[in-house]
Amino acid sequence: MRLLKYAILGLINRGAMTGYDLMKVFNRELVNFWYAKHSQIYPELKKLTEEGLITYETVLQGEKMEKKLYSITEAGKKDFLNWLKKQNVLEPTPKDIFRLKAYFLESLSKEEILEQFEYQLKQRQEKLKKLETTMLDHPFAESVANVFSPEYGDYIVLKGAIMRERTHVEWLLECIREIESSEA
Amino acid sequence: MRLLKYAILGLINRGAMTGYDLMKVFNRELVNFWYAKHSQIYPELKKLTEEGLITYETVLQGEKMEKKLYSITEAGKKDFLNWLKKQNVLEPTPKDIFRLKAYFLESLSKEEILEQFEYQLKQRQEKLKKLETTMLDHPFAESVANVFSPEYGDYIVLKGAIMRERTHVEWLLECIREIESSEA
DNA sequence: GATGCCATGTAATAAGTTACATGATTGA
DNA sequence: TCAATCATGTAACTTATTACATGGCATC
Repeated sequence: MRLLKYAILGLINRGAMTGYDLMKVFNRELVNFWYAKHSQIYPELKKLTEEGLITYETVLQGEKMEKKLYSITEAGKKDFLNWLKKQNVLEPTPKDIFRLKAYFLESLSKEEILEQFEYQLKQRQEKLKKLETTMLDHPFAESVANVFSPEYGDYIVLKGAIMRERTHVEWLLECIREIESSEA
Repeated sequence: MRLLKYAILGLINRGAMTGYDLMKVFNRELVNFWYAKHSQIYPELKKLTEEGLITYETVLQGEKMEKKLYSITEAGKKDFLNWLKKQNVLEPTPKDIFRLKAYFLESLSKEEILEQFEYQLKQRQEKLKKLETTMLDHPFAESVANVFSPEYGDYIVLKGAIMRERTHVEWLLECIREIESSEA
């Protein structure tokens, strides 16, 4: 499926970037639905260059340090848009370690089960708080109206992440309530 | 992390199974949080046997067909329970192709965006319906009370899957409403 | 001069998918 | 007898992670 390819093409399509820039965007802005380590990004950039979908110019940062600033080519743009328009069937539901553990919870004692759920809840609540802070920090309020700006994409995926996380917290709270009120 | 290892150990811990049985359970019951192809399961079973965490006895099915019925060993049980009790830090949010596309939606026309969202919505609604049917078909109502039965694990992960899917549908509907009411 | 970030790469390994390969059993 | 399902495996490949490896820049 070459999904990293399209994630990279999509980002470079928004504007020229270096591999390091891509890494930062993946692991800061896109982290709620995509990410990649630099060790995966650099080889992919090399491959995309060989395929003629992107090009780079070498730019000097300071005295000596060279960086490669990548831009998308016409071929790359075409390939990306083609992928973007294509309708995909649903991916399989992603794997989830905590749900896997929850499935096996009959092997644990009431205390152990609650420890697992409380710890998960704490982490999920922290994550939700961060997402909500991000939403408040962004100047989305004005741009929400304009669906056809890049900010609208940023906005809806963030909104989706918050809704998802809230539901996750709600689920954990319901489970905890049920487990706590059960007889050991 | 050897997660497939623990998924397999957990299932065999519930009762003796063949590789084929595991495949069916993964891709029917557990599919909302774990899955594996037979080409991954069989080598893992071999490895776990070599590690002494499971054993098998060969059973005849019909006249000639042999199948391997795997059971967990004491070492396997210990290893599994150890993993189950361990507290994990949150995994990174799973990758999501549709959200990736949604992030880039500014490159599409209003019609193309709506096509993507409507198709996604249709599929998500179908999935939700299936999950809700599964919930109704299960005789959970009586066993919910007993938190320490295997059925309780089945129940909460299914409940979680339904909540997650409902939120997903809700998000898609909100996005569609917003996009539709925008000026092209 | 030390720390943190910028910047780019490769190698080894692990995890997962697709395709290849074979054959038995069950029920219509 | 045909189709679906049961049953088990391997090979090639793709995707992703961890570790190895190097060096510049900016600021305190």
